[in-house]
Amino acid sequence: MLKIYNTLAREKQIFTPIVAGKVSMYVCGMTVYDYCHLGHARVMVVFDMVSRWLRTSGYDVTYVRNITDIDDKIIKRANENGETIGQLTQRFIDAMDEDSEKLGVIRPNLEPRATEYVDGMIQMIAALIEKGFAYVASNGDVFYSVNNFEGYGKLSGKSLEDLRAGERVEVDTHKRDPMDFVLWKSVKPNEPSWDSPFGGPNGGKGRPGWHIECSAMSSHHLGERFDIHGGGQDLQFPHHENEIAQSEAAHSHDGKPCQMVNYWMHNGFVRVDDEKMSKSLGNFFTIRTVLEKYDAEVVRFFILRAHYRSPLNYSDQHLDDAKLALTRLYTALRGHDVVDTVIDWQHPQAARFKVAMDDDFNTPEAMAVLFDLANEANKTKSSEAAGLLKNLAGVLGLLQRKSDAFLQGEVIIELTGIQAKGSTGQLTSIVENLVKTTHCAVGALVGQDSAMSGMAARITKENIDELIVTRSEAKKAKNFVESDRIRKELAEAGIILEDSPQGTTWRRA
RNA sequence: GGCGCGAUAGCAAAGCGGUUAUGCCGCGGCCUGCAAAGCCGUUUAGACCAGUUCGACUCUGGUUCGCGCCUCCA
Repeated sequence: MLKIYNTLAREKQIFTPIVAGKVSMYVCGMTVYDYCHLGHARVMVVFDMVSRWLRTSGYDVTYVRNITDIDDKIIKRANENGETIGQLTQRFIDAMDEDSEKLGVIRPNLEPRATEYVDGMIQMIAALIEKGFAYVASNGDVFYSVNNFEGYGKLSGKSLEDLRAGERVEVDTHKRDPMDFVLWKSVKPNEPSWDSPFGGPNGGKGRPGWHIECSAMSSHHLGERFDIHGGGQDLQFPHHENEIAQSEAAHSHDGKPCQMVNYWMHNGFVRVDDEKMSKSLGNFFTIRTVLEKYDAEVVRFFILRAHYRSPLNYSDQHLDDAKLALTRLYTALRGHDVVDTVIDWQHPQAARFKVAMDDDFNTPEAMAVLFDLANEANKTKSSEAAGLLKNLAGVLGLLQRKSDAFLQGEVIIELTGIQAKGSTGQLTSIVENLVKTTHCAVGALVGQDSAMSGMAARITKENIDELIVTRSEAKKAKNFVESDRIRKELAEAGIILEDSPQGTTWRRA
């Protein structure tokens, strides 16, 4: 029986869907004006894991993750770049898709873009005005009147009184109450706008506020009421609080609000040096930067190794650690010809895995099961254990590559400490020397001008295989000096050899 | 200032009122020509102070420290 920590109730609750067998889930996605950072990666991976587990549990899941493609920052950035808003947002949507695919994230069923739902937003705002929850200010902005919504603050646990006491922004004089928030922004020069019936000095022309976007898109696709709404912890207030106020008021029937969401889920932050990773602090790492150095599956593993509600500290050391741990799992799979089969949930380890996942998606505990299975597979050479390991890991979107694809990977070694300056000819001789001493085939040069500070060489698998053969012959001849020399050279190039009765295998360090 | 979350071994990270978490690192052993991988064993825990209890890392209260939200933010 699945239990979910519901932010609304501040406790774990048994999950009961509105419609038996079906789950409707909405997650606040990205505002696309820049590359996604690791914080975004966490949202994508966490809710991907949630949707996978719901599906594994037999639910028919409709997963919606929106894209905010109109907002202050987008307009500003497009102007700075001298490109259209459409060009900018498409560019970063493409980048986001690339990143998420690498992280093994299955595309949500629907990825609505805000600009395609403006009509729905206008309708919703109109309904709010009509029902007395919103008003048109003298400047043409439309505001939500928080005083008129009784449950305001129920998600974030804040009272209007406390919020006003902590008010830190200068009060917009057009608002009736400092806590009122904008639903419709009256048009400004050089900004995109849509027609609306709200009137005011600009004849109603304007664009939607951020909060109304999610209310409109979620109800459009999932209805007035749906099962799960997710997002980062920082969206709890004001974004999700405002979504509730908007949706429940707009969908009220006979003056009674209609509960929008049954289960609110919030993932913890990614931190750097124990501080929240964010654009404003400037301490963020983009996904693509991290993927230059680390395998995407290592990043996914790193994210899922922590519980989704806990803070997750990012550092190279932690990524290195995750890489070693994942290497152990893939090593256990090596040599087993594993096929995808239906998981036998009666198996003790599978049952343990299920209990963990059903307990508010306890992926760290589920991972512990994977390591126990790895130990069993190593110990008993049992392909059954290896198969269960691979299939259970597959539920988390892990361990689906051939083990050698992970263990050997793309072999690029970086030769550091080389300060080379000179003509192309001189550089070529340096490279040739490197090839001679390291037995590497040079495939790429970093910094191909005459002043190089570094160089990357690529060892091909054929090179390694040849060296392994040479070494085996040396070993057979008991020439251990030669065989150890070869092994040492490869080790310096980042290739680790492993002898076994079946022969010698290799993997990257 | 208001509201909330957290503090577990060298690092990371879970469960659990009494019985091995797990991974990395360390140490000893097996295996190996030697390694690596693997296997076996093993050292390091529960911020602090009280209370409840036969028994607390686990429950309650307090203290200290850290973090987040209260403004855009995943």
